[in-house]
Amino acid sequence: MTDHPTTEHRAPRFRERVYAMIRRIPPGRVTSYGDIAALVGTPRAARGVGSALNALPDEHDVPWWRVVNRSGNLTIPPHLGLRALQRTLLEEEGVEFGPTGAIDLDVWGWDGPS
DNA sequence: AAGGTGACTGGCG
DNA sequence: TCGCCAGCCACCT
Repeated sequence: MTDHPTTEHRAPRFRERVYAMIRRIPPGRVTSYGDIAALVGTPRAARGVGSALNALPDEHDVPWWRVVNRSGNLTIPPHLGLRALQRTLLEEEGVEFGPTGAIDLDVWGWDGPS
C-alpha cells in the first residue's frame, strides 16, 4: 500500500475530509466554506476548502455546487464559467435565490451530520 | 525550506 | 448597510 509515493495513499488529508463532508450535504441544501472547514475539524480553514474544491479531479462525485460563502453568495470565479452552472444546479434542486442573488442560509443551510 | 496564491471571513470605517 | 483590509489555512512552486 505504500507503493506509490503519492499523497493519495496516506491517512485522510484535509482535502479528502472536505470532499467526504461535502458528499454528505443533502440535495437542496447548501453549506458555507467555513462551516465545512469547522465540520472537518479546522474552523479557520475556509480558504483551504475553496482550494480543495478548486483542485477537484476531472472525475469525482463531489456535489461542489452545494458550497457557497457565508453570505449565501456564489464566490466561484465567473471566468471559469461555472458560476452560472452552480446556480442552475442549485435551482434544479429547489434552492431559491433572493432578489440580491443570495441564498438564505437560515432556510437552505445544512449544519452538518446530526 | 521559504514565499506566494486563492471557489474565505470577520471586523472596521 | 456596504466595501475594503488583514488574518488564516492548506497547497504548490
